[in-house]
Amino acid sequence: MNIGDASKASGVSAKMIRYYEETGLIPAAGRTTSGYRTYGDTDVQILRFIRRSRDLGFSVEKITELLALWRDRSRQSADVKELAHEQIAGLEIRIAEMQAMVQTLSKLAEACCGDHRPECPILEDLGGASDPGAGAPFAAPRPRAGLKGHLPRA
Amino acid sequence: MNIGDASKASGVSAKMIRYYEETGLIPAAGRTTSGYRTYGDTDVQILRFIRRSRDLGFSVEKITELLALWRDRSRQSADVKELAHEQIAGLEIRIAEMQAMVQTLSKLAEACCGDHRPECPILEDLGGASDPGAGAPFAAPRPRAGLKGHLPRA
DNA sequence: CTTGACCTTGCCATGATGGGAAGCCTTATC
DNA sequence: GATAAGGCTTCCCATCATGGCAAGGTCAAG
Repeated sequence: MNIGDASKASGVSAKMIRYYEETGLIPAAGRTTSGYRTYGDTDVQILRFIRRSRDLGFSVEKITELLALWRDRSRQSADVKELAHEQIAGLEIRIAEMQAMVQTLSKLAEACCGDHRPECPILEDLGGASDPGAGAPFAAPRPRAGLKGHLPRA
Repeated sequence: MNIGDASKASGVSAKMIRYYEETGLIPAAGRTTSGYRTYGDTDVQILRFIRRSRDLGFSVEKITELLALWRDRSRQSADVKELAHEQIAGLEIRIAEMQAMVQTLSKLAEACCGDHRPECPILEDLGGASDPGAGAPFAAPRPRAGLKGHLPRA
């Protein structure tokens, strides 16, 4: 099976299959004499494992761990479960952060009459209304939230 | 005021201030004879606007629009409100996607006894349990979800 | 044998951010 | 005035996972 078929069978783009190989997530595929990568059913299964893990938001780095556990017949399911719980925790943090944004935005949007007039509480808030004194343009900066994690594309 | 002070006053790192200038989000700052960038209260106010917008998850591109509206005294508040609603909608989509991941992961984790034994429904699912027939390793790939948006770091 | 579909590698881009190096400037201290 | 410390400048690189494009080799069907 060539890379295109492995891609179709696994749902992982050919580009990403090569990337996973390059970064060591998957072992280097076999090659034909002309240099084409070849894949078997096992390879496709691994790719589907990766694909499904990405769909659940796992980073490639975490998938390395998941794959290692998958291959390890003497694994302890507790270790897998822990990875899952970590993943859930990370997702929930980001969900909470985004929900906070939604709430703030909703309140602001609610306060904005949204007509042809220029008055807008949204812009007023962004412009520093949270510092209404306005006499002190050098107020201390607000502390930054975290939320820098890159969520896998799906 | 030098860039370091503007950074402290706005909560935007010096690095990002230069980046925003380079990409045209903010106008080029004035310079001293020796080449140092100089900032005034207005500049800090703009930076704080940006900072707060980022905190609400707006992309730099969207902030360009927000800033334009902010500067435009003949704006219509409806336009601002629409941007806010778009932002809310985008956030809610990603929240829903992540919640779906959490739910799937929770169910799997719940089914995993999490002890010293290797049996693990989580790995079984990732390994393709969703395709139980297993006789057809070349099943059609699942459709991909979207969720590629990069959420600003906060 | 041609054509079209597929494969290869390599480079570039994304988005927002941090890190670091090399070198100049400013300020404070002695 | 000299020196040290710290701030500023630019430039390049890395992240993370992904897509795009281009130039060229390969394969299979007609």
